[in-house]
Amino acid sequence: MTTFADLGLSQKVLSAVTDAGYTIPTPIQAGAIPFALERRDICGIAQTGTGKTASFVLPMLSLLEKGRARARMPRTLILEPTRELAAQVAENFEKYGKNHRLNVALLIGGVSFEDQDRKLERGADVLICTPGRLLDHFERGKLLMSGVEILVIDEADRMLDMGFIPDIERIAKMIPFTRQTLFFSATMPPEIQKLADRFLQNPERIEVAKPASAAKTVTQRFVASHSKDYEKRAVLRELVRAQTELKNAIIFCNRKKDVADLFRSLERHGFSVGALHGDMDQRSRTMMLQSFRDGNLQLLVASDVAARGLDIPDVSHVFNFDVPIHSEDYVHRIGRTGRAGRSGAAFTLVTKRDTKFVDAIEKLIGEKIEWQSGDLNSLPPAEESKDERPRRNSRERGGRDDRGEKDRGRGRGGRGAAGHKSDNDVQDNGVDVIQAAPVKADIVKNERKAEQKPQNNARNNRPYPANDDSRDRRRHRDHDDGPTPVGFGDDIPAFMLIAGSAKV
DNA sequence: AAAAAAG
Repeated sequence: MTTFADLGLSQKVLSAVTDAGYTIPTPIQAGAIPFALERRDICGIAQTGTGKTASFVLPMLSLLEKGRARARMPRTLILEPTRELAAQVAENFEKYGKNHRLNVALLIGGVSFEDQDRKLERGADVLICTPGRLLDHFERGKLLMSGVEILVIDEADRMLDMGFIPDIERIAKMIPFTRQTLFFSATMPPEIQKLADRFLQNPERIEVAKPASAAKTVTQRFVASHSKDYEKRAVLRELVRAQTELKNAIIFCNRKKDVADLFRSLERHGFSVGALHGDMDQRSRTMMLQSFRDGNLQLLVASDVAARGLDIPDVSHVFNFDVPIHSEDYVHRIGRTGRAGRSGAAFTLVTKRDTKFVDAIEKLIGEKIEWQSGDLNSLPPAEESKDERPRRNSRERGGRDDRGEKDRGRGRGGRGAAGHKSDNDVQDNGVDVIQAAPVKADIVKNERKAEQKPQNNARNNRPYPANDDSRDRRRHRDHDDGPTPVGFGDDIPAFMLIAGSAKV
């Protein structure tokens, strides 16, 4: 059997790999590393959770042992589609490069330039970047690309799609054509392959699993739901509560606004939940992800910013609140669970509107996905009226209806109140809800920050813009959240929220 | 039809 020692890696790298507890490479690692060490171009395709990152990090470390970086002239460059992924790759360099003295610089947006400038000035052996910030540094003249020997494009299918391709082409043009180029991706559709071939020279193609095949250890189910958001939220809550082995879960939405809405709803229902999407400030993104990794948050509502590559070792469940429009994203999303041979479960809420996306997903993964309890046809008719429960008058609702459109929600999270205090369907769930962590991050959209009135921080720091409390949501509040307790308005003391969610 | 990536 092939071991890491057979692949031609340097002693320093091998000893770090051994210290990390690995002896047997994954197929993508065994396939790619020898060619990478020969300075061949590589097109590596493997499903998520199979060790793609190490298959370029390890050979790069070996190759970098010869030579030294000069100021502002990085020797290698790695491009990543999200900041979190870039940070994760940087951690890999720390881990496997502990016997080296290499300068690794992480160039991502949303954080200050100063540290990054210093590292560039010192001479970076490895530059790990998101495209925008790299170009920003370049335009400021902080960077010379003429010394780059290795270019890695990770999540290549993502990096070569419509939004990213102009940046990638610009960057690739700045780098000498004598470079070595490594492509890694979980999926590689033909039109992307065609683009990729423009960047690669006589690449060695290493494909270790059928592209787009979901990890075998993941149990996949569809769950029929009516289309309205509040109906979907109710279905989701029931689904989450019904899971007996739910350790933690990522819940994907297609839109950032829906991430914010669903987060808010789940939080109000007493779940231990965080949120992650690209309009949150970087500090909050980092904190949310860290809390989820640490187990301080049980649920993470996320956009597709979290769909790819994020390595959270023990995610037990993935829920798709929305069916992903691009079927490849389905594969990426459910790839967050069942990693490294563990078992996992992936549930996808499906409404009538989603049927064609569902078909595309089944076609892509080449199998039929079972319905959890009856398909769309067996769904009971939609609830007729939203007015079965008595509506509260505006004073009980904190007088919100008296506020004009402009005023509404300004500086207010619109979080209503702790609906679960009187809501019988909130905590009778048998789910081991981890206590909501005291994560209070600055999560409001940056551009909205200025217009925030400083209020108490429990409300100011939310993953949604303060003024997105739409009429539509408010209309359905009774369905979603039950009666709002009277008396506090929006000013529920934090300890009460905690007390509410502690009861199981 | 959406997210991500610069500020």
